[in-house]
Amino acid sequence: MSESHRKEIVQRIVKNLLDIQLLRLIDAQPLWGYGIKKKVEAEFHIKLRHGALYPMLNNLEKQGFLTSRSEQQGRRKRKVYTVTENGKEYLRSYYSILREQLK
Amino acid sequence: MSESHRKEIVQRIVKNLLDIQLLRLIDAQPLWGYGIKKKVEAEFHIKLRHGALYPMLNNLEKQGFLTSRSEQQGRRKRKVYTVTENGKEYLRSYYSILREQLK
DNA sequence: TACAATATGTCCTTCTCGAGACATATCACG
DNA sequence: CGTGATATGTCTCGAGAAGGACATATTGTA
Repeated sequence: MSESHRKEIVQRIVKNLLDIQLLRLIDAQPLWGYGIKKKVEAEFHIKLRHGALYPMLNNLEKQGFLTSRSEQQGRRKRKVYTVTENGKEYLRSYYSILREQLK
Repeated sequence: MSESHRKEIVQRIVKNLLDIQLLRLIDAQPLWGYGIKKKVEAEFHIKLRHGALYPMLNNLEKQGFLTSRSEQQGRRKRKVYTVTENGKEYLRSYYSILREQLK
């Protein structure tokens, strides 16, 4: 019962605050789009459409929260993202709000 | 700069997790619709449409997260809401997820 | 050699949700 | 007596989002 609540709330948070969850994941470890997709699906048990993910990553870069570098693996290329100082500040704001919610 | 981040994130959380914020407020102190509206607008500095609030309160009652009693003040009546045990469990799930996000 | 997985991107159509309007009643105050 | 605040509800229309398709290329495997 309370477990179904958990799943529902997690899904709502990931859906509505997806950009923040992406920042959190990339902050823990630089990642590329496809890797993020697999990680989110495994950790949160939700389907993440790549048609939603890639535009969002590009957008986070445009906003200055992420930077990317192209990583070559043979002929295949990955766009590996890292969180910028600006993105880290955004995350700090998020965490500070969560702490307030817990008071 | 980080302050504008704060406001933006708070607004997103209140908008997308409004039902949970309502439960939090009512859990702290039984309240009626109009009182909630005023409180949310004062605390979060956002406009809360009553056209969105009242259906959501009725819905939370249908879901079993709130109960209401009619309070008479002269001829004027207030529908005062209280959080049920089920609603408190929902809140506990929410807080537990927040704690995990902070790890 | 064909299929599934890796990898990244855009685009269109449907459909849901929200903003604002419509509705009604009491009360306080100038 | 009229206006603004208190108080609670419904409903409709349009914008923006979501889902899925379209697009392309490499790599591993059965």
